[in-house]
Amino acid sequence: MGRPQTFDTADVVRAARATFWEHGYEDASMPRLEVSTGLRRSSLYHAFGSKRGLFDAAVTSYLDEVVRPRLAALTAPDVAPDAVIDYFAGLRAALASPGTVQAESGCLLINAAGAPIGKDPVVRETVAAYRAELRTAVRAGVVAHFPDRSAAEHDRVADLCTALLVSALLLTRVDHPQALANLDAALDLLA
Amino acid sequence: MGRPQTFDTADVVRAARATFWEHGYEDASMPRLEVSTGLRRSSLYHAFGSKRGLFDAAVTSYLDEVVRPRLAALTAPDVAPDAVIDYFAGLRAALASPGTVQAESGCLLINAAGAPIGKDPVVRETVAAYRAELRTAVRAGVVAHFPDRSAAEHDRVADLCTALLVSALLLTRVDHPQALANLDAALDLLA
DNA sequence: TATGTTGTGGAACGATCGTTACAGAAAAGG
DNA sequence: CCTTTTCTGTAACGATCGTTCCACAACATA
Repeated sequence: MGRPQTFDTADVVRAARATFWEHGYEDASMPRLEVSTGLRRSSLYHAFGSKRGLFDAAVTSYLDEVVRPRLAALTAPDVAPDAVIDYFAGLRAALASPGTVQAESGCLLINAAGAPIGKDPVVRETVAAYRAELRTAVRAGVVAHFPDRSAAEHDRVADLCTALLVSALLLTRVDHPQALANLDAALDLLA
Repeated sequence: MGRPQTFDTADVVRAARATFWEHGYEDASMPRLEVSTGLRRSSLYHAFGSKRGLFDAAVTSYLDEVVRPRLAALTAPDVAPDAVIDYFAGLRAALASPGTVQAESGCLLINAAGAPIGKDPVVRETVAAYRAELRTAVRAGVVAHFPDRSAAEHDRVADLCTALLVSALLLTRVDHPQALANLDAALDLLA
């Protein structure tokens, strides 16, 4: 069997995820990743093949452990009438709490969209699929919240809320109050 | 007086602007900037002090020659009723025309927001001010387009259109059809 | 023409990037 | 025990980054 790993893979990916989240792919240097994960290059390369491999693992971890748990109530078979409200209110609270990665850096994938790494075809597709996943979940919440409205109206509100969401996540870094204002605008749309 | 410059500064800044626009600040290396501008490092450093100085000049050029001319009809003292429509339709046409920098890379400043350079305080403030400028212009257009609506409604529609705009510019790189769809959604709001 | 000043070309700088090579450590199986 | 396999630590790799230095070219002025 050979020598066993001295670290928990999920923990290391989470640590790397935080570093990519905070600094972006380009500025998350290997020395930085060594410090944040507590591993040496040799171990990281042995386990993930490359910096990019580690990033891909971080993205998967981000979707599974950050994005989808928060969307859970909107992607379940039965969606509560106020699940969308809870989603936007919960995200707002997360973005408003100082010191957290979310509040400081917004969204790992939205940030990647405009960065150099966003030119990579795989990353491109990942971000596009991520946005589509957000919009599907939001629409399900909108349907549950406005059951009497038409499908066209559901689409319209879902599109607007998703755009406000994307804008909020992008603006988190550069204009924090405005990011919160965008989430408030989404909550107004749902009132 | 010494030896005169052999190049037109505005032309060089425009060339550098296109490079920063396409590749982002981080991946716009000095060799690349030398090729795109047709100048050697020594001339670039002599004229702009640093890569960052050239970037700042490119940003100023971007605002003055790309952003504000397109916003002109919305920032004038008298705003035509359909000026907002024209703005979003014109931007949609620009993003839809293949081969252009706009269509390939969206917006220089929006892209900078999520990239590592977006952590710089000055860039942060520049992007925030840029978004505010967009929102002010859009609101003026909304007021002219819906003169009978309330101020609160003006704010609401302006906020939504601005978010759709920001989202569209961000998504241009990663999901081009969706970027156009966001601009269409803004046009629907104004119909 | 001689001098002073400014712009350009070319080469090199030190620093840092992501990646790799290799020896030793820690387990399982013979 | 010894061998095999897997993981880790150290050190280095070549490449590229942004920046600087310096000699020379091109102008204005005296």
